[in-house]
Amino acid sequence: MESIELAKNTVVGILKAGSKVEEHIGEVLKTFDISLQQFNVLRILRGRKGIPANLQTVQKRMIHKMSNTTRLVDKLIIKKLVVRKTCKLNRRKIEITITDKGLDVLSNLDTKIQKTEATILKPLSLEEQKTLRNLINKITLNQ
Amino acid sequence: MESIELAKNTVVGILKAGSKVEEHIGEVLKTFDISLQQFNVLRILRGRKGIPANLQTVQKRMIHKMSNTTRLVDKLIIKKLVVRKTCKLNRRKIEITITDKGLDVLSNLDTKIQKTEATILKPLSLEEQKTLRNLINKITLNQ
DNA sequence: CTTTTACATTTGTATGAACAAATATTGTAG
DNA sequence: CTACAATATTTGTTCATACAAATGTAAAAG
Repeated sequence: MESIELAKNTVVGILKAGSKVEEHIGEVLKTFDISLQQFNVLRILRGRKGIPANLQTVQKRMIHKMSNTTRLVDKLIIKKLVVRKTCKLNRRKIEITITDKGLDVLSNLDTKIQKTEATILKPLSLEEQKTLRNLINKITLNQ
Repeated sequence: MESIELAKNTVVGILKAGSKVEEHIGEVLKTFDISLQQFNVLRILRGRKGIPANLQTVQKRMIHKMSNTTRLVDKLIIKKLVVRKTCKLNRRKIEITITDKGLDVLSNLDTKIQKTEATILKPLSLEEQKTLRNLINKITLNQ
């Protein structure tokens, strides 16, 4: 009986926390005119250190598994933050790479995002942050 | 240096967890043709035990602070899950109340949502759930 | 070598969200 | 009592998201 309430509160808490994080980070990104999802794609591409990624790869690693990675990438292309080429070996696939301009935008954002993250987590000690990260990983990483 | 990585991982973890919860619960709600936000409004209204709520009240308590509570409520009215009246004392305000049909839908959903919540939190012991809830509350409740 | 199946991405369409401006009502100052 | 500001909700518009179907390409079966 108690545990049902606990589960409910925990799950609602997760939703609220996610929403709060989206708000705070979104606010920073808005000044650069990119959305949270676009930001994530850019970070995924930067993580590949020059190796192009195809759409599937990006889609799998995205936080929000949404269907229209095509149109999301379209927006980034318009802003010249990424480039898209069709793969020579398999013309079904496309290869997406972050541009120098994209890397610039990310490095400009880095410290700002770090500050935002610090603000969000300010109420927690480092030990508590570790605990929180570990518990969250338990519920997200499996399956 | 380490702590920056920790903060980043924690914040990304929160986003992923939120996204996972939305997916799982959304899947259940889809069979009843209501969205997560609509579900939340219904639960807020049920919590008021018959006392009507005006739009502002609902908006403040919503998880995702989005601007169009009007149109969200419109959808619920079409489905006959809530009713809307203008407040007699202050005709700027409107009074929203959950209907019997709305309460029915919620009670049908209750056990299903509980199961989903249990599934999401299965990797955690009760103690861990309490810890998680407390840590999350620390970062959401303040400010 | 043609047909079928699987794969990777794109497009169409309907719905939802975000933001600003508009409407309607109430309260307040002179 | 009239003008102006404050409050509460609604509407318009633009953009983003979700889902399904369509397109284009490659691999496998016969």
